[in-house]
This record gives sequence, C-alpha cells and structure tokens, in this order.
Amino acid sequence: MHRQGLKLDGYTFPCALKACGCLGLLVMGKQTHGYVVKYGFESCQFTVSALVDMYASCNELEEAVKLFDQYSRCRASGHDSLVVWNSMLSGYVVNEHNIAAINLVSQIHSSGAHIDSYTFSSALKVCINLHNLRLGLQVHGLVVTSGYELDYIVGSILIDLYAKHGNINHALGLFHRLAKKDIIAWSGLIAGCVKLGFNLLAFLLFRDMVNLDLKVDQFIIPSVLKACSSLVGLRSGKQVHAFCLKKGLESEGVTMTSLIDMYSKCGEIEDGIDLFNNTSERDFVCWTGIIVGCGKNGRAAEAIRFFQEMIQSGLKPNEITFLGVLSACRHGGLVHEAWTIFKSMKTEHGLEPQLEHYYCMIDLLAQVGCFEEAEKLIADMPFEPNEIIWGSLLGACGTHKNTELIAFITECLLATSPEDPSIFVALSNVYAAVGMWDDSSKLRKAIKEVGMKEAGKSWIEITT
DNA sequence: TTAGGGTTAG
Repeated sequence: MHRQGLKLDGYTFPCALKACGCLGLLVMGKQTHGYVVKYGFESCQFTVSALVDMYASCNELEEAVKLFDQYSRCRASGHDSLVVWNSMLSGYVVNEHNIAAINLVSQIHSSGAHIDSYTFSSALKVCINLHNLRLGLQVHGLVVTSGYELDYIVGSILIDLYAKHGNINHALGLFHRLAKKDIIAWSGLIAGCVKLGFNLLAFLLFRDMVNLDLKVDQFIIPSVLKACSSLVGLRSGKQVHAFCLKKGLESEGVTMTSLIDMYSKCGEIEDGIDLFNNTSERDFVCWTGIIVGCGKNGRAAEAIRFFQEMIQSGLKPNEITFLGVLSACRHGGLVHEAWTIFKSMKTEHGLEPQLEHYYCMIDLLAQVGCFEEAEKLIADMPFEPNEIIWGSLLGACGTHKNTELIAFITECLLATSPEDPSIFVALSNVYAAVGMWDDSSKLRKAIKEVGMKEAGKSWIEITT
C-alpha cells in the first residue's frame, strides 16, 4: 500500500501492527511505528493501543510502558483511554508482570471509567496467575454487577478460575449457564476436572463434545489423555488415540508426549517406546515422559539410556527429568548409577537437588542395606528430613532386620508427625517384621487411641 | 483497537 502511494490511515496502522505483534516482527513493528509518527497518528487511541500491544507481544514491555505513559500524560481524563489501558493491561499479563497489572486495574477502577469485558478478562487472568482466589472473587463480584458474567470469554476465564481453585460446582454451574460455549470454555472445564481429580467427568465431557459433533482441537487432547491415565483406562486411552489419528491431531508434540505418558501409565510401555521412537518432535518434556515411563514400568536400564541420549542430543534435563531417572534407579536397585546421576545434577547441570531427589537416594541406599551412607546423606542434606524420609528408612530396617536404628527413627517420626495413624501402622509392622511382638501390640493399641488409619482403596477400569 | 485453553514427578 505504501509503495503504491496509498494513504495509510488510522485503520491501516492497527492492522499492520497487529500482524507484526502476532509474528513477533519487532523490526517491522518499529518501522511501522516510524510511519505512525510521520503521519501523525501518535495520539490516536486505536493506533497507540496497537503499538502497545505490538511491543508487549515482542517482549519489549519497557517500550510499551513508555508509549502508554506518554499517551496517559497527554490524556488527563480516562475518556477514550480504555482501549489503550486494556492493551497495557494485557501486555503486563502476557509478560507476567502481575503486580503491575493489578495496580493498573485498580487505577482504572478508581478513575471511575467504565470497565469492559477486556479489562475483566485480563483482571481475572491475573488472579489465576497469582493463585489468588480471594481477589478473583472480588473481581467476579464486579463482573456480575457490570453484567459481563455470561460474556463467552469472561465466562470461560471464570470457569478456569474456579476449576483451577478447586470449586468444580461453581465451574460447572457457570458452564451450563453460558449461552455460547466455545471450544475454550469446554477445554477449560475439562482441564479443571482433570486437575481436581474428576477424571471420569472429564472423559464424559469429552465424549459429549464428540457426540455433539463439536470441534476438538490439540489443546483438549492432553487433558483427556491425562484423565485416561489417571483412570488407568487403556481402552479409553486407545479410543482417544484413534480419534487423534482420525482428526490429524497426533502430529502435535504435546499430544505425542501425552500419548506416550498414557501408554506408559496404563502399563503398555512398549507402545509408549514405539511412539517415542517414531516421534521427530521431542522436547525435554517428551524425553522426561519416556524416562519416567520406563522407570515406572521397571525398565531402569532403558530409563538411564534415554537419559544419556537426551543429554547427548543437547537438551537440558530439569528437576523432573532427574527425579524420573533417579526414581528408575531406585526401583531397579541401581546404586552406583544413581550416585553418578545424583552428583551430576549439581556439578554438570547446575541444578540443586530437592528433597525428593534426596529421598530417592536415601530410599535406594536403605533398600540395599547401606544404612550408614543413607544416614550420612540425611545429615548432609540442606533440608530437615520429613516423615517420608524417616518412613523409608524404617521400612528398610524391617527388610534388613536392622533393630539398632528403629528406636531412633521412632523418636524422629513421632516428633515430626505425632498424630498420623499411618506412622503407627508402619512402626507396628516393622516391630512385627523384626520379631518385637510386645512393641508391635503396644502400638496397635495406640493406633486405636490416635484414630484408625483410613483403609486403602484400589481402582479398576470402568467401561462405559 | 484491546481478552481466554494443553504435556513430564513426588
């Protein structure tokens, strides 16, 4: 348009800037900014809004804030500013400057300006990012009084807020009241159900979507597969896999990772490995998934091999990758390999082992009877040992008939969790294992005083 | 002109 000599105006610039922002074309965005100045559109609210949005989308938040401040100084009143405010707000949110975003919302609110659905959307997103349900409830109150509760986007974010904070009834209630339920509202609800452990409900919602012939995209599949894994529902998982193949959704990297995870959690590790070997798009999450999967399925050596291949391929393992491979060593009794990997965490990868990594090592050492090494590691670790660590040592005392440590561990356990009935059960079992029947029966009596431990439960696949 | 969703652990 420019080359052909057409006049660029207040409609052209926002569109061009939006394209730059979406594609992350900062240089072209800056060139367009130059034309905006040249043609005198710097104070046009739509153009400024698009400029703020473009800079924020290109990770140049400072530049966006500069433009926003410039615009705000020239416009003392809030009149004609909401679009610019909303762009700035969204910029803060996508760049995770949550506190700045909250301050801006409060500034908009106290200015008395009309707040629209865009402002509410960003405000609610900030509450989700900050895990602040209390603030979310306050914003929800304002949303209701302003009449935006059933706006299809604001409504979706509210569903997300409630689903992510444990109130599935609020999320479901709102979902049913929405007149327009688009794909993101469905996806937010399904993801929320999975997060809260309502896995069967999540799967049934997905089935409703398919039966209603609604479009399902690549964002929904990982949640549905996670529901299948949690239900150990191989049949359902396979149905979802077939659905992905039919709809062409299996090529997405995240979908692949979820499929591999589903097969490995349902015990079909061979299928998981086959999928992994045939995937070209493997990020560190995908590698971690196969390492964890092998470990869970008793394939410790393969987990280590995948771990080494991952590093050779130039990808950086994170804390979860290490936990996966150490956990594999733990289940496989591979002490030497575990030590090498554990030590390399800090020395070669700059990662500080967390309590869970120490737990893997301590549990492994105790299981193979290396009590001295395990105790030394507990003494050396920069965390206070918790009941899980003491419990693992205690279990190993039973296995190896090590009566020396039991009294000391009992003291530590009763100091950390004096009212946990499962600890009394564990202690009583260890006493029984080493033949200390009197102590065992004393503890059985004590269990009745503390309160009975809730019985364990098993799960089988439900076919519907 | 400005707004929303997914994967790996314990």
